Amino acid sequence: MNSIDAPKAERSTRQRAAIRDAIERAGRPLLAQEVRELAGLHVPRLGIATVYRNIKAMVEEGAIKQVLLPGENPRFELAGHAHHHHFQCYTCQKVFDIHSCPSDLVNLAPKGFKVESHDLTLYGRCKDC
Amino acid sequence: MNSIDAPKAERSTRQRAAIRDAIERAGRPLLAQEVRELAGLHVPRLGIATVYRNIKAMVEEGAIKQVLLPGENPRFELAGHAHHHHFQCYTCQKVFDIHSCPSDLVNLAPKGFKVESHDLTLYGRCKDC
DNA sequence: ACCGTAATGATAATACAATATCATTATTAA
DNA sequence: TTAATAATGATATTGTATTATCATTACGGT
Repeated sequence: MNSIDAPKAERSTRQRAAIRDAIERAGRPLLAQEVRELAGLHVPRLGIATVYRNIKAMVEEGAIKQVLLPGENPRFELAGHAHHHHFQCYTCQKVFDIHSCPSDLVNLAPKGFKVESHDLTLYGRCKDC
Repeated sequence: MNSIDAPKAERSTRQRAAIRDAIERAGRPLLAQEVRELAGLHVPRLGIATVYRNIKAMVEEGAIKQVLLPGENPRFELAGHAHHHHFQCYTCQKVFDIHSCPSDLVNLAPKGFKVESHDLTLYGRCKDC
């Protein structure tokens, strides 16, 4: 049969690969600006619009997911990680994954409140600071 | 003696009183817009600039403090409350105080990371939703 | 009640992350 | 290799929360 609708393209570019690699290698959630800095090491002249475009596409296709911390711009990390939390360093501002999780949180809310999920952020000094 | 420097003014206005009362009576952290809506019930024509001005002044003088939740604009609540956390309702988006706190958080971080503080947000359905 | 001026209200300006535009580049099917 | 066009890069524009401006209002000491 002939094509019903456009084959949808989806080309692979150096930029997209560099962006994905940067997020993957970092192993921690990155700001859009950090993505540009890291991916830009492999693709000079990488534009911030390209970073946002690819981040958005990768979120929509489920490859990465957004990480929101209080008062911070969105960060992005590979999807597929199990439920976890984050640690932010007071000194370098970097965010790291914490793979453990307190268990008794459902009981913290007053009666009448039904707890369905939670977000936890730890703050302090990271291993390198 | 004559005055060394200006007496610094600091007049009390209906607006400032209404803003403070709104935050106090709400008993939960309010967005600037919520402050305007609630205080505006007692002071028609209350301008948003006045709300921001007073909120800023009250934060600086330590009367209220900022509450930041992930991906949300700042909210404000009376200062002086002990360490606590927050609950946000998925339905009405309102934020409520949670006065208990998990205790073993310091041990969640990997070795080499020094935990100094934390933020916890619970999500779910509030008593009224 | 009057006056000096702090505070307000309406709105313009700012800050800044994120998106849109569009000429140019580069991927991919042929 | 070439042609069609998706993707990029530089930059303009947008969206939105917050702040600045300034004429007007209204506290508060006299």
